[in-house]
Amino acid sequence: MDYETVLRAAGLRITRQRRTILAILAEDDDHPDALALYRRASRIDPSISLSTVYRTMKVLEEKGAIQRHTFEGGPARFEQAGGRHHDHLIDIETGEVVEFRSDRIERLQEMIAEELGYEIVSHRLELYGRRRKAD
Amino acid sequence: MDYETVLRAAGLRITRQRRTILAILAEDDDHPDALALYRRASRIDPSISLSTVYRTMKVLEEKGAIQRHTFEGGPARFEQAGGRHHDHLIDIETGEVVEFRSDRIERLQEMIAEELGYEIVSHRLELYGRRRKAD
DNA sequence: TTTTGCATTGCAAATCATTTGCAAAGAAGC
DNA sequence: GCTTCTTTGCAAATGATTTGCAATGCAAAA
Ligand SMILES: [Mn+2]
Ligand SMILES: [Mn+2]
Ligand SMILES: [Zn+2]
Ligand SMILES: [Zn+2]
Repeated sequence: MDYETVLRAAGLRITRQRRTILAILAEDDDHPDALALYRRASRIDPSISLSTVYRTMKVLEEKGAIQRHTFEGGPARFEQAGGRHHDHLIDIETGEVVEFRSDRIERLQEMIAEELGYEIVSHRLELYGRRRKAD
Repeated sequence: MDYETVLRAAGLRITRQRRTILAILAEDDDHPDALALYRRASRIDPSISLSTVYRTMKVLEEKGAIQRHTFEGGPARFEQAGGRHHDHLIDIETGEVVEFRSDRIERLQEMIAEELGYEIVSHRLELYGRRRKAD
């Protein structure tokens, strides 16, 4: 876990519950919401609270260690940061999240912002779809 | 207002408050949230309630007459549907929303979904940025 | 190690945007 | 105008997330 380094560097303390949550984020490579994270963490440390999950997500987000996504409808979902940038396709039937990236789209976004006189600080591209029948 | 036709066709009743809200949506061409809409409506009809604004937005959304956007941070914002599809650039300083469209991006999205074995049902592309200094 | 100080936790209560139950008021069709 | 079904305003409920607070626990210092 390199997360601990991030925490220490930020002057944050490494607690049992943070270690637990961070381990889960590092191992599982999906996009769990706070409740899912809480349930997984509870299996390891039954004394952990949902508040702590939320607080940890908030602090990690501020430190840039995780990313928060708010897909349509549902609650916020999280994933560890640090990988290279990507966007998401959400399966509207299952809620599953598929990652993808397109340098061409990224470039086009820049061009558009530029033309409009803006400098992009962040962006969000989400595709919502259903699996194509392959019969 | 062609909204009334939409309402009637859906078997909905045309009330004073709906007429008021619809007129505002038709005239103003920005992306107000429920509270802003409520305030504007109140000026015309002081007896209108925030609940009614929310209920009207919900019903109009279901009928496809308006679109709901949930930009990062803030509450849902609305705009009349019917224009051609476009995406949004949000000025993170002012909250102002600039519309844009890119056929090239739209096409790329389709290709990506196709490659991943998905059929796009909807999508969301939002650029968050700040105005470029032009000095 | 122990001590000490400040951060973090669990819990319950608060918040915020949005929805909903309900009784009263209002459309629409007759 | 009468009847029926819808819509409204209000207050209370919701759901996700945050926060106050007293208790607990890190971690740096002694
Ligand atoms: Mn991801
Ligand atoms: Mn728009
Ligand atoms: Zn991207
Ligand atoms: Zn688009």
